[in-house]
Amino acid sequence: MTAAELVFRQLLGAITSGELAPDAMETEERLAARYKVSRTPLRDAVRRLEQLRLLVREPARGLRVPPLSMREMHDLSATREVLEGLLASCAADRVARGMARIDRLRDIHARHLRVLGINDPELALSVGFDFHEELRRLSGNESAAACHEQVLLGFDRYRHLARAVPERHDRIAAEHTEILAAIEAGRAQAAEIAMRRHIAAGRELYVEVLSRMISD
Amino acid sequence: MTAAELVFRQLLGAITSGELAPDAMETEERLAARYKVSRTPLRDAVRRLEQLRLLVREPARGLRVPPLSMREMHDLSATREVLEGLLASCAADRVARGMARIDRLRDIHARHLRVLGINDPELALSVGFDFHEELRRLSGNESAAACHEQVLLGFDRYRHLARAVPERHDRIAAEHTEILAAIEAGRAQAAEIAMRRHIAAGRELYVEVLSRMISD
DNA sequence: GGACACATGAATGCATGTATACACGAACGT
DNA sequence: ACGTTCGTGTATACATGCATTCATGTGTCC
Repeated sequence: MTAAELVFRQLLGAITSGELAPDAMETEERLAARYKVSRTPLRDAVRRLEQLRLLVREPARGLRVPPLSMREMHDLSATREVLEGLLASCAADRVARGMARIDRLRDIHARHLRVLGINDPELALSVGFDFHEELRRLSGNESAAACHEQVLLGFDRYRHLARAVPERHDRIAAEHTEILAAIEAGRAQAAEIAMRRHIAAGRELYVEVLSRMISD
Repeated sequence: MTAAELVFRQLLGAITSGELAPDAMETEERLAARYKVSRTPLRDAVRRLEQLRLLVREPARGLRVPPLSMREMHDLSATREVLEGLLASCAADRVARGMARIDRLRDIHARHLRVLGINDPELALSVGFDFHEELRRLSGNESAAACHEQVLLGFDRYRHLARAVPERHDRIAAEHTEILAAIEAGRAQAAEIAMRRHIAAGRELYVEVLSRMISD
């Protein structure tokens, strides 16, 4: 692990968790000192975070984390919706052609269903996320996968909103079941539609929770 | 313009044009010498190109441009299709709500139609591209726009294929007319569908031309 | 009193020396 | 002769000093 990669992940965590507060002004130098690396690897990490718009630069002022916004969440979710629809469609195609094995996706989903029984919302959310990440690999579409990864990194800042609606866990799993079935059957279009519905349904909840938290 | 940004664009051009040949091995140091910058800004540019998968690194060996492939072109085009569908849909929405002005898109398209008359294929392609870039701005969806920009940068390597089918220019413009009309009317779904058809139709041609050029 | 120009300090872009890590080949041992 | 290990060279990750750029505040001129 390089120092640049390490500090990237640390910063990502700090931003996602809110530990690095929105609108607090930082400089590369202070961040380098805080994370005990020189400015070179830190700059590298900051550049990547700027690409993801998790940090924005005010020329000659410094860096800041932009505040959460309904608008950004909506845009990220809409982008995620079309990209994951494509991932699901590609995955169904590849499975149908015998170009990819679906075992891991099945395993993850089975674990998801088991976890529902033990009432551990945090774990359920985490396994639910694994489902989407495995689907990204399964799609075999590197271009879509790269975009999807970036969008999800941005979306992570809003993920904690899901904790506000624990009663949704059963529905999430049910929607995953439907997506998995379509992929197993090689029905690309059905998989795409089911996935888009799934993401859109999640967005509705997020909008509701978020609207109670911010003005925007 | 920073040195890093400048060398990024130069490298991008060299890769896109084929001047930097696929599979030729380079090192950061040689590239820095060639472009007359120090290793620091060059590294910065190389990092960005790696993110775009326009350069791949062989550990401790160097950097190389991956060869064109049917698979990559297909993946890029499929990703482009869903993203631009979303951009068109967002743009139609924003125009309908009076949140964005469509004038520039109209102007670009009018110029496109005029250019068809003077038989300059290169210029027609270029103005056709402007249409897609203006649409990106018009969408107001920063997340989708960022993904789209990345995908198009990757797709640039395949763009010269369009020169092989000059007779398509009229059809491109006709499809743009349809997309523009849907956006002007605020019909988001119609705009999305028209755009997806447009991208998919282009892909068919690219597949045909490319299949005659590479084994893959 | 307002606007513009310049001085100043901070932030970061850039250059370069050094440390580290890895591939490859050679040489030795089995 | 083949496999393993160690030497060597190369590629790049990192640290740090210097150059450049820009925001801000002050003073002067109109």
